[in-house]
Amino acid sequence: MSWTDERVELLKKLWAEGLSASQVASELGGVTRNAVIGKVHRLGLSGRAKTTTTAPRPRRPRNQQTSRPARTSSSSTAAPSVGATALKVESQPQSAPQPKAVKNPQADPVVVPISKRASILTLTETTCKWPIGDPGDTDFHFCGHKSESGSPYCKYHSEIAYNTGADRRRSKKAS
DNA sequence: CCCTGATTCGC
DNA sequence: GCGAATCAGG
Repeated sequence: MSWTDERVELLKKLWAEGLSASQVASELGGVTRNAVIGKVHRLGLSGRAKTTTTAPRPRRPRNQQTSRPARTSSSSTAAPSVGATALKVESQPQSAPQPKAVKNPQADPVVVPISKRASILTLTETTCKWPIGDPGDTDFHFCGHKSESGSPYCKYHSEIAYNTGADRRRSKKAS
């Protein structure tokens, strides 16, 4: 994926908006956060070098192989169809969990974690894709918290989605 | 452990 | 120019 003019402009825009490198990379697609950072630096819009550059790093005799065998590029799993008519929620599990508890937190004893108000564009493999609000509504968003490994939801929402584990009381016997 | 940006350096 | 590897800080 080359840095086309459009992509660079979007990069600069998002970067100027205060998005983090990983966020920008996610929205751009096809690039890692390192690539974004590298490009940002090359463009000279390093922005504010806040505090992470205080260390006078004595260089690194980096000698490891330049091979990237571990990069299988399996990003298609969470790659949202940006720019397309992909406003529908396709990540609904078979259980089709209704976020009623979210809309009515008073009905649930557990406190819902702070919503990150994740847009569909910011969803990644590790962001909770629990829908909040009605799809189509301007207030619709996703949980956005860190999801469990291999789960589309965060710890809290996984319990609701699958109705198992901690959320399930011993009211019913397990077979 | 998760994240952040910064830097170096092989390509 | 590009970006992975690595680092350093939060």
